[in-house]
Amino acid sequence: MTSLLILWYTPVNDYVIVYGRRGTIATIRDVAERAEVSVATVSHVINETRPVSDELRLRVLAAMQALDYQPNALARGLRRRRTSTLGLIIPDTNNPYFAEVARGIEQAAFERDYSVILCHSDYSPERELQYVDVLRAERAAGVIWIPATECCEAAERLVEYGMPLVILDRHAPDVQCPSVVADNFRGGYFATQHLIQLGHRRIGCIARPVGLSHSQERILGYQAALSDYGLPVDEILIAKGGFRLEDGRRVTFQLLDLVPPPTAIFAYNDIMAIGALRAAHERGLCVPDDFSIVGFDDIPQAAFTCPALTTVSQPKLDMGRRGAKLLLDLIDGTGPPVEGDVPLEVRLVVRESTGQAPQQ
Amino acid sequence: MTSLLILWYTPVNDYVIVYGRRGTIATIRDVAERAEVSVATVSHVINETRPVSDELRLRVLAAMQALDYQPNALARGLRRRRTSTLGLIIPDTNNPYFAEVARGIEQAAFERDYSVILCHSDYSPERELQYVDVLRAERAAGVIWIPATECCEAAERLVEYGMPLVILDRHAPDVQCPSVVADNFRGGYFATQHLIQLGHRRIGCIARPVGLSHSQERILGYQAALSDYGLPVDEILIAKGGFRLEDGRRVTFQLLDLVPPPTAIFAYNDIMAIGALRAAHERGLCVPDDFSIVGFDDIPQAAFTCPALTTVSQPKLDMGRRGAKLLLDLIDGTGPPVEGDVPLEVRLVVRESTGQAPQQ
DNA sequence: ATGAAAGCGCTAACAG
DNA sequence: CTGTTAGCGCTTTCAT
Repeated sequence: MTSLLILWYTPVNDYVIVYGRRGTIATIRDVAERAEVSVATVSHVINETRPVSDELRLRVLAAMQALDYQPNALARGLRRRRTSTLGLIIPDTNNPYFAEVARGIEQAAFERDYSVILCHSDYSPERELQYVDVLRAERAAGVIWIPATECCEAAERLVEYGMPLVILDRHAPDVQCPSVVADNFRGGYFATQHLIQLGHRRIGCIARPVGLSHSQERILGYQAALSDYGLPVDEILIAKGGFRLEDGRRVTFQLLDLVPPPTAIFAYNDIMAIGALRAAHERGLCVPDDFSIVGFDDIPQAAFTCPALTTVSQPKLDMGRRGAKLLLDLIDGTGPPVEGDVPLEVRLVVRESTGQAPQQ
Repeated sequence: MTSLLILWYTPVNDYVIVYGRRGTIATIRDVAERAEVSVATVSHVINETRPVSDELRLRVLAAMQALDYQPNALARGLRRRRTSTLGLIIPDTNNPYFAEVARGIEQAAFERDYSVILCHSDYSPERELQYVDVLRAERAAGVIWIPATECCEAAERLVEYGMPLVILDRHAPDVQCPSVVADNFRGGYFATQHLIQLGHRRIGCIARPVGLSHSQERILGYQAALSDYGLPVDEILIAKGGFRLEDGRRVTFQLLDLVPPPTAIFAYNDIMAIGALRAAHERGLCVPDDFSIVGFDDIPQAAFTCPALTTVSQPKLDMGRRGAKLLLDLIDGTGPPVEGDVPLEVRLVVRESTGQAPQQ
């Protein structure tokens, strides 16, 4: 039952809107005149691009202050033929996973005085292409792309145009550019290893219906762990999940109906894990005592739903930061780090059962 | 227990990075030469700003196509003295509430060919001010600001600079600009009314520790509903919550310890509601049969945690869209709508108990 | 209906 | 150490 209720508010008519009246900012010439120097000097003071005597510098600084001067980034970009703008093409910041990545990107960009243009691809390749044009028009210095589908056309175009590009979160082997991803293979491996070490011998797995590199690698890790510990890799234990909680629940029932049923499940992401959790509860299984579940991604929903749920945590914020830094290095010509690359760690988060979880 | 595990990946050294080599885009002059027309004609074809004969238009269009021409937004902005860029100052897209608002903003902006610069204030007034300067430098056409604290300095500066500004989600009565917010008062009112109609007579309330307008209004709505239905407004039933789940849980215990205890709770947001839910469960209360809880915001965590949790839902996406549209109207001089404003609805979402919730 | 040309505000030679 | 000046790519008068 959903009853429609309430309403809105905008007290806009109470004001005299003065927008645009005063919108003019002092130019470099204004500053130069006030400081009684040439515009070149002002420019060089701002950019520290050639020595300026203390006297003049002080005059310039004072004038800038007095006029509340703010350099015009457009003029600067036009002249310099490069901007301090990054494009971020992301499926949807509404997804908490991407939201955290985006945050990391914006953080790192801000630290290096870059601003980021937010482009929601909305999981649409077409939209991605539209945004490629936008970013080209804005002369973005580089682009960070989080693929939404298997389609890499946007990235290919970017590379074709010679725009610095870094791919995040997923592989796109066909695109000639660096990518930053966590080691999903080992994530899957260690998740499974964890279950094995808990004593489980028959471990089910919820895979993604269509394979994007990162989720497939998780499954490969799962299989590798089984092999390494001498357990059979039984295809029947690998269920094709979906994208919604309900899919996870559904396929978990399928797995539990097997004879013999698995005693544990590794899910390719946390949504599936939560679905599995529900299914297990409905079957009267006590998690994690009777039945163990390990998820992947460590999204807040998982922690909320089951504080004791074990999951593989990706350093999403850090991934974003790394991606942005790598991109900025590429732009600056500092080039990608050839070695000494610090690991992008993936953690297995085994939360203690507090006994306070609502599902107890 | 948390064991550190895995690692990173960047196949960057496999490629010859060609970035920046080819980065040149055709200019309007290139197009003009190829089409054998003047640059003025090209410009007018692009902007449809004066009639151009079909013949020339076709030639221009063909040349643009052939050269893969993309107008330089910087040059255009410089010349036109205005950009198609919006600034979005937001506390943190990592918060699912803000993420959805951001998404709405970006959507509406995209539809009107504006791009948005993402600025995380990180709940810091100082950071907000830094971003004001960035946006001024970028000559953003306007700014949408979601306040992070009670501090309105950033907004005041923006208004002072004459930059079009719209405030979202909260009131800032001192700032002379329009704002778009849901009617939090009535949200609180109807939430409480709902509980009263369920038969509750002693209804507790979890309020925000420091008052931002929106949460305070929710509480006022709660009090008004009690009054209207002839119930006493007892200050002792209003507990000061916090920002974390645990705070909600803690103060719920306080409320439950009252004699007599309330039989229901209205929480100023969903996080507090979830905390209350946990506390209730720990006390052995069956929600919603023994004890009813209504939250506010309708964040995904709430739905995950308790599919049957009742909450007041704000149209976050729509709020973002409205805010962006309002801002764009202001920028275009279309002005704010004087009347006929369509309500920004807030819904009371009463979810059916499915019997499948993990906490059952 | 079309073109020539003057800047927008800034940076970076170049000249002193 | 400082100033003059020629553009960056585009829009927009002002002529034709």
